[in-house]
Amino acid sequence: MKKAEATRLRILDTAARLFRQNGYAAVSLRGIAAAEKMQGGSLYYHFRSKEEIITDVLNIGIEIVHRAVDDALAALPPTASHDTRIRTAMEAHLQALLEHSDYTSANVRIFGQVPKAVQKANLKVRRAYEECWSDILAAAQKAGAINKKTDLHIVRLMLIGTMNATLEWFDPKRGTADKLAAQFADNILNGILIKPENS
Amino acid sequence: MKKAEATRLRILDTAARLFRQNGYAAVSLRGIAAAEKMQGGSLYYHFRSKEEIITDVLNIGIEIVHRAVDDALAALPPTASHDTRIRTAMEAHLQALLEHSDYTSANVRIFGQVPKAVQKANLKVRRAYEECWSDILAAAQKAGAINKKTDLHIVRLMLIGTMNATLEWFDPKRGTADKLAAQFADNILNGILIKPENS
DNA sequence: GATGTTTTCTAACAAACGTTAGATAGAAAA
DNA sequence: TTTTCTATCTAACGTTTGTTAGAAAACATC
Repeated sequence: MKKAEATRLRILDTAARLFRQNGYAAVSLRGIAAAEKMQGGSLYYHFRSKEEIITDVLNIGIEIVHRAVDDALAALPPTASHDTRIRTAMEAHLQALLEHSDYTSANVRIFGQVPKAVQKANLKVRRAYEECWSDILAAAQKAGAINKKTDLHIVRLMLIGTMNATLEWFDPKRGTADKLAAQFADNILNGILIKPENS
Repeated sequence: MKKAEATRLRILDTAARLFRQNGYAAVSLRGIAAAEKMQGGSLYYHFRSKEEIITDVLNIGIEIVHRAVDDALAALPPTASHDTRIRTAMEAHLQALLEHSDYTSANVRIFGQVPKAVQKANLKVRRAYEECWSDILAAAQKAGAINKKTDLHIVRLMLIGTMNATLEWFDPKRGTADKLAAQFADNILNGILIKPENS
């Protein structure tokens, strides 16, 4: 790896972390640079603007989680049940979000607050990831694991939203992301109410 | 209502809306004032600081949703099932969040990004609302509607997190908050998978 | 070591920020 | 109408921001 590439990546790593922690507007270029023992103006050698930095952070954030989910699903046997596939995808998503990626966390936390042009630039990779989930759920519904009348659009938004919301309260001292994923999957897939036996 | 009270409220309404839309740091006092056809310095007659404004917005945000849930539950007959109580509370929460309260939305969106002192000032009312939900769920579990082994702490966080996540994608053109609440309640309470009949 | 290229520093700019104190205008009371 | 009180404007302050262009330093090549 060339020096410039390594430096660029360091800057992005730091930016992702700071954006995730403090939001977009509250993080200055001087702040990012200072965390890397550099001056703010130096960042312009590597990036054209603050917007380019945040655009990259947002895109990488989705790509990381998308790849994690794809890889986890690819590692399953072709005979895996739909229940297992959904659980596996959830676990991969939560792992990326909670334990591996400031980038993904930053995306979740601040997408709604970045300039419109930046949001627009992120939509393509975002839609691809959403499609990945839609495929998972559609296959389950087609196979009969999910009720035919269930609106998968809502389910997908709910699933992803629920997982992303863990960002605001997940505490590594209270368990690991994969344990949380298992609890989540149980709750979401099976529901939290006991089924009445006489209904 | 005195003039000062009315003006103060107008400023808060606008601040809640702008914070909700753009995050904390990106909203300036001059921006809030301009939206009310005033100058930035004028806000200091009514509030001591930007932090006082955001503290008020956050607190009101929780109080609104808490009151909505309390009122909705109080209107139920005492014989209402736990399923109904949970559904009612969810509907009230989503109504407040999605249709009535920029304050609640602002809280959800930016709590994680405000200064630590501001977060700390919001914790009391926040905890009271969380307690409200814990009570709802504990009653359901005690009555046997929720499995005894289910970790209610996680369920509560998941429920509230899921509802709050709707902020990022709810679209009034695709349905009302109460319809969404019904779909949500079905999905969360009953799960999204069809139960295998021979398990 | 000299030269060329890459990378960072630096000073500066215009704009924006939260905040303050006094001036001014508007409203209420006498 | 005059006086008092309330509410907003205004100019200013020190600080911060994203950005630019040229200088300087670091690195690579011959």
